[in-house]
Amino acid sequence: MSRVAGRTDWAEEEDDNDVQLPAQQITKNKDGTETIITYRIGDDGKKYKTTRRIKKTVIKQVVNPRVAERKAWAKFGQEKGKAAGPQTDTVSVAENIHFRPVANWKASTEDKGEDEKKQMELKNAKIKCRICSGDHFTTKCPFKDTMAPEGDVAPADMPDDAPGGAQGGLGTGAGGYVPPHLRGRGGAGEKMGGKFDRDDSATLRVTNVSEMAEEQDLRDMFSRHGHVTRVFLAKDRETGRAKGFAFVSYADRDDAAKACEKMDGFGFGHLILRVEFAKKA
DNA sequence: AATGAGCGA
Repeated sequence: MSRVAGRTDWAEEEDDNDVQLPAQQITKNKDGTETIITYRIGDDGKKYKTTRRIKKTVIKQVVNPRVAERKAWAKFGQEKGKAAGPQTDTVSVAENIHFRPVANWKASTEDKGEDEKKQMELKNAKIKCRICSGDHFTTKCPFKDTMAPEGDVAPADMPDDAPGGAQGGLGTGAGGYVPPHLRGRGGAGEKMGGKFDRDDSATLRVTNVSEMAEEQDLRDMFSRHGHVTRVFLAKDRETGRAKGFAFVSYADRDDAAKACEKMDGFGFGHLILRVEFAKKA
């Protein structure tokens, strides 16, 4: 009794009763895996040795490039002139929250950026303006209002007695211009009220999409619930910056309904997706 | 908060 009374370290006493166990051993294997050997005493009082072989996955922390860029800014406003980093008197730093990052989240954007650039260059190399020979479409030419395509004579300037089709000008080609009302399926009258006649009955509108997400990311996520026929990620035409919403179409409306239920509230990147059926069928 | 294109070469 008195022997115990003076003691404060009860945990140590507990240890004294235990059989001494060998320390955990970790061995690194050539193939990148690790073997971990641990020892424990089971409920039955027997000594157990556990051998586990694990593969470590490196999770690269993803920082939004725009956020990273802001971090390099010089301080301004009331914090102007202060040293870099958070000031403890004005800023409290929250713990780093890892928010359910998805498996296929793009860890690096650099390499794919170059890929895309090359694709664009290839595409652009093929097009040649018929007016100024620039690398844009004729309709995009800055001179399209003031100049006619090379080798053509503007109709207004064409004399009435000009030989028809001699220069292969506008309106003389067999497969030339097709008026809007004759385009598309058979050219019947406008039945659909909307501008676009796509079928949106199995289309979901996805909002609160991280601006770092790409169409392929969405396709990957939504494909597990059915056959995705189309993914449209809204972007600004000039800047290419994602607008934060997208449309995902399924071949089957039932799949769309299931996906809608499953994916609404799904954590993607650092945001929670909102998914509902698209309006304007 | 937010409902999408470009047609060609």
